Amino acid sequence: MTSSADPVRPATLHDVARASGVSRGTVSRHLNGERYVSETARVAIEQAIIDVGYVPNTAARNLVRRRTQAVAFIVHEPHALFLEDPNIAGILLGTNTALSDADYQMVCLIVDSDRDTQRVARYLNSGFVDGAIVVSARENDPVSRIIEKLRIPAVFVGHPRGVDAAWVGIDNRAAAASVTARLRDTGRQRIGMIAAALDRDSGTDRLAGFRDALGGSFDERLVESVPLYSYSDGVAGMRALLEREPRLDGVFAASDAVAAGALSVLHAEGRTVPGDVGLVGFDDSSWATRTTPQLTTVHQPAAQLGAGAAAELLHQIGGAPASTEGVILDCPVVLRESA
Amino acid sequence: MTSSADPVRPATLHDVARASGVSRGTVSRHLNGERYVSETARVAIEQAIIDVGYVPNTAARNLVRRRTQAVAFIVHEPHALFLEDPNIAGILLGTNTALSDADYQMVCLIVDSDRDTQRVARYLNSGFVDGAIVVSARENDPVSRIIEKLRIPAVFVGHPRGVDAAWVGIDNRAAAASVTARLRDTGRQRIGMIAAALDRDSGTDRLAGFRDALGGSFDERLVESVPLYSYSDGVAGMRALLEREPRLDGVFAASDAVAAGALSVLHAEGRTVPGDVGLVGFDDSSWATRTTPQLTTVHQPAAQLGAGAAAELLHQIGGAPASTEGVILDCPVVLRESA
DNA sequence: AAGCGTTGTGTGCACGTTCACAGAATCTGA
DNA sequence: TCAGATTCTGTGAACGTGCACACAACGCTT
Repeated sequence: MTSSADPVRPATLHDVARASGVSRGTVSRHLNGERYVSETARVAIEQAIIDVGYVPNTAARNLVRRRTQAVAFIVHEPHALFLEDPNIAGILLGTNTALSDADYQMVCLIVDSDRDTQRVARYLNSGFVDGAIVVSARENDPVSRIIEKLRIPAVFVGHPRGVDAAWVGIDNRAAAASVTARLRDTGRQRIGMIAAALDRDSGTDRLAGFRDALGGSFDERLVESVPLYSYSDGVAGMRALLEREPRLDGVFAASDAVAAGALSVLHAEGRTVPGDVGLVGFDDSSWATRTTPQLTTVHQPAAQLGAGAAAELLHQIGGAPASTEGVILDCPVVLRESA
Repeated sequence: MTSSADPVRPATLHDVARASGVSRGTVSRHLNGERYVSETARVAIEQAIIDVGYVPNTAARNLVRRRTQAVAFIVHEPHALFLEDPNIAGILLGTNTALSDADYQMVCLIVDSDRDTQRVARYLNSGFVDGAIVVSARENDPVSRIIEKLRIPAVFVGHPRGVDAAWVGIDNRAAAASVTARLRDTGRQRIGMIAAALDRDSGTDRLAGFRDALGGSFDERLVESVPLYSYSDGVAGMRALLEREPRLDGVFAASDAVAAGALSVLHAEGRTVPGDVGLVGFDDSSWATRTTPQLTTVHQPAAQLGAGAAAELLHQIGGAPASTEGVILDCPVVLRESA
């Protein structure tokens, strides 16, 4: 029963006050859940709000509160990879859920060019958001530097070296070592790796873990590096690796997508998995259960990473100091068929 | 060279005016690119902006302008599917790119429960956004009704029946008929369909197109309906279909993910594709080129859908009336190996 | 009956911007 | 030299909310 109020001008606090016979201040107190509002006033206000169809004006509230209840979700990733990487979607989802529960909005910013970087910088200190969650930053990332300079509340997913900020991540190095150990422990002799994304901490850490696990028997020739965590780069990497060392009997792919690409090459070359070659991946994304055989991999808790980052960010926004120690989540090895 | 201004209070228009020796109004005019600002004033202002480190306050601007330069991107989808559906990611990306170019922000709202619906309703008329893009609405969707009631600028991706609003989509029916025709034209005799998402216009339209293509030889028994456009539903659907009609020699899967699931069942049952069974999908997502054999499918221009919706929405925000005719984009059949 | 705490209420100001308006300065043509 | 157009500038009002403050009403103790 929306009343016949002026349809062009939305109802304000004033209108509610008039309709309920109390003052602006009292209505405002009621809305913000403060004490000191009488029972009679309360019911009158609630009815008036319905009658005039009142909705608080976010801009006005933001202006006086210096808070927007919104958070930027910044993805620094080529557009194409954003589509392919199930981790990012999982992180986004976890963040969104956690923010929704706290009644916060999420503003998505995808950064893929210098122009985008400028935009991000502008929006970060225009007061449009209270803080930022940054996914897949690189070392020496311009976005990271902007955030450091602005001293805006921020949490990184992953731990870019040289950035002094709060972060939530996994121990890529230890996990990579664990999953590589699976290959070694099942008797593989010539174990190679398709490393990817070495411009990111996750990429270099996974390579380091691989090296850790093999120790003395590590052979640099058996590492092939590709740019992205993608299926097609997995294909290319596997081809290069096989050419260099045909007697390969174990492969650690830096991601499940890479592993899936590698698997298709192995099959095409007539090698059986896990018979001739043991193959392990990383992420435990939907790739892992779609391949035949299914992939032994590292489970990465994408949604929890997103949720954890959101929680930490809300702490910071609430006034807590940014703890630069970082939160590390578990990522156990999942044994399936491929190794 | 950020000056030693009070670090706790951001610089305002006032500070710029003082530093440059002109008035607020002149600075404001300069910022908004209006005429009537002298050259001397211009350079003084520009220098002052740098000196005091001025950034416009979005909330204050929004308040007086009654515009936020932000748009809601509403996805009505279970969280799990958001992860799996590459179309949504593509649409999101297209929208984001188009909005960025127009200097608009994108606020993501994922709707998965009644509570979420409430939130969406609140944010849509709190003035937090100037308009909305709605993806994958159902018939009789509460979100759709909210938007209709609020009369906020909005564009739907896809064309939910009974919703009278602007939309951008594809002709699911015609495309489904085309791709089904491929099965028929290559000599398949017993063609079944794994239909999915019949609570959505895209789902029912694809089924209708399938029926169109088969005409008199359409057999209701050969249609198996599953809830989601997902891999696992494809598995279930294919199993059911094979049980009911083992002599099947052609299958139209309502999406590539469904087709991939179906393919795995066919392989497990010892059927060759396209030898024993012809298989076609829908979407031309990354699934289509990851399977062996690669899928013959319908190319769906996800990014263009998102970009088109954004463009139409910006028109509406600019004052143009919402054209309820709808924009239909091309989606050609892509021939690969599976049929 | 006076003093005091608690609860409830109204008012004015501030937040930082845009916009309308009035007025100053400059330029044009007779 | 004066009228009128043109360019430029400053000022005061909004926009709709939260918050600090003053103050009214009431119960309780002394």
